Amino acid sequence: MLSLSCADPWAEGSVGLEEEVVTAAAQAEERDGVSGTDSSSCSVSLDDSLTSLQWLQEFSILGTNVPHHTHHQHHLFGHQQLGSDAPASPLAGDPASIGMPLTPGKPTAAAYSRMQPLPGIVAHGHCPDDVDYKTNAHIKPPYSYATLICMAMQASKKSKITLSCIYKWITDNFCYYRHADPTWQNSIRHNLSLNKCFIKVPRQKDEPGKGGFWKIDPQYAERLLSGAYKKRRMPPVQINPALRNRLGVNMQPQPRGQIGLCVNPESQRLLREFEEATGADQNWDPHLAEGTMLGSWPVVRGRSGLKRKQGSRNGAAKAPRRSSSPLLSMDEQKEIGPLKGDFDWDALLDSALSGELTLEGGEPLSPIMKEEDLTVRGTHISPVEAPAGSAEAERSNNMSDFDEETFLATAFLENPWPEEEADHGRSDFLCSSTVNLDQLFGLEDPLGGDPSSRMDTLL
DNA sequence: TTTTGTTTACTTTTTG
DNA sequence: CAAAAAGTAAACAAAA
Repeated sequence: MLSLSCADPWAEGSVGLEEEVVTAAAQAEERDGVSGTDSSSCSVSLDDSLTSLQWLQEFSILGTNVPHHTHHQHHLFGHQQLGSDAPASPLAGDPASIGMPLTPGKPTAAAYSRMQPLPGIVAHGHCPDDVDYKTNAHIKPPYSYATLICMAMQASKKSKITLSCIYKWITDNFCYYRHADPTWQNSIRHNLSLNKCFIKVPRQKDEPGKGGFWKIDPQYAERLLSGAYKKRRMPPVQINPALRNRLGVNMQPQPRGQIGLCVNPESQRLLREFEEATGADQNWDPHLAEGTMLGSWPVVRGRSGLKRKQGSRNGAAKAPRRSSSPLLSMDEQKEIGPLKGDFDWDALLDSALSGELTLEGGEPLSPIMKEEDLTVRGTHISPVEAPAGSAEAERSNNMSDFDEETFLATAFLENPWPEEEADHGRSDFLCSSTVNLDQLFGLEDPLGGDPSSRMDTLL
């Protein structure tokens, strides 16, 4: 488990929230025009299913049972480098684009450590926890759709966000979804509609564009703050089925349990270990791999007769759908414009750990560390950094459950889509709400209390 | 036609 | 084990 001894990332996040206005993703935003204010604060019942904000609380609470990828969060974070003008192509460094080997099955947190060395599985081969979801197209981010939506909303720093912006944010920040079957978008829409935490803000009549805006229902924000919601599970780690397929360039259909990976012996050994540890092969359907070859995305989704009902848990059950073509073409990506910068997450983490993280006023988060530092950092960020008995140590304790979502949440508050700031007004995300996201995520202590105590409250 | 939004039904996974 | 939460699939409609 990785203990963060950072000096309250939450506080940092709150800063600059108002600084910039992040305009929404180019594409959508443009037509949205961000009309101002909306605020149809409709009220909704607080306890229907799908209304739980536990997912939201995941932002502030770290699931201990989740693969410790705190580290990778930093990468995600870095995605939006402050003050960087150089757009980092989301596809740049996209392993999927260059046919990185994949490992079938569902890696578990426990298995991460072993599979880590497998290229493409764990980004940059740092530590097991070191999964850079921004560039790792193979592993499904452990965030629920609701969480993703919320992240996008937060990142936008606006009170409302369009569906297309949500899509864009997700694809920009999670490589997995760039290559995944687009049906995840359906799930996003479904979530927006069904989850009462999200409120639809109709577009004004004179406002051009398609669709409306979405925002978080302040009621839930409040509830979240009050600690009414408990931490929710994290979804299991999933490997991008589409990318996984690429692994088997020469893959022949093989008996179950045998994976025709074209990887070096060492990797194969690790894979075996992984499988042993996870039973991943049970989920590996060689046939699904056939449709995807390196460099070509399967267009067929095997709908017709092939459509499998989810279910049959045995054997091939839950074989992930193969993905279709990439969500966005290169051109589209370019057009939309990725979140900028190649922010150094590791550096950020380091800074956080050393308590020097400063996000205020768009100031550089922290000194950028050199690449060579990353490896070491990726491997372990030990609690050692937090002196026992010290305030730091205590905070560290509180953060022991701090998961990536938490980090992400805070991260977004700081570096949201900088490229769009110029175009739009100031951030007004949730401004109309009774509780803003700062509060929502404990970035701003409503009670003026100490950040760590805040954490306690949430936890 | 495409995108967006709603709804229903069902499966999967976690929690109590 | 049952309930709840989350994910998946799909039908359908409305708007751009």
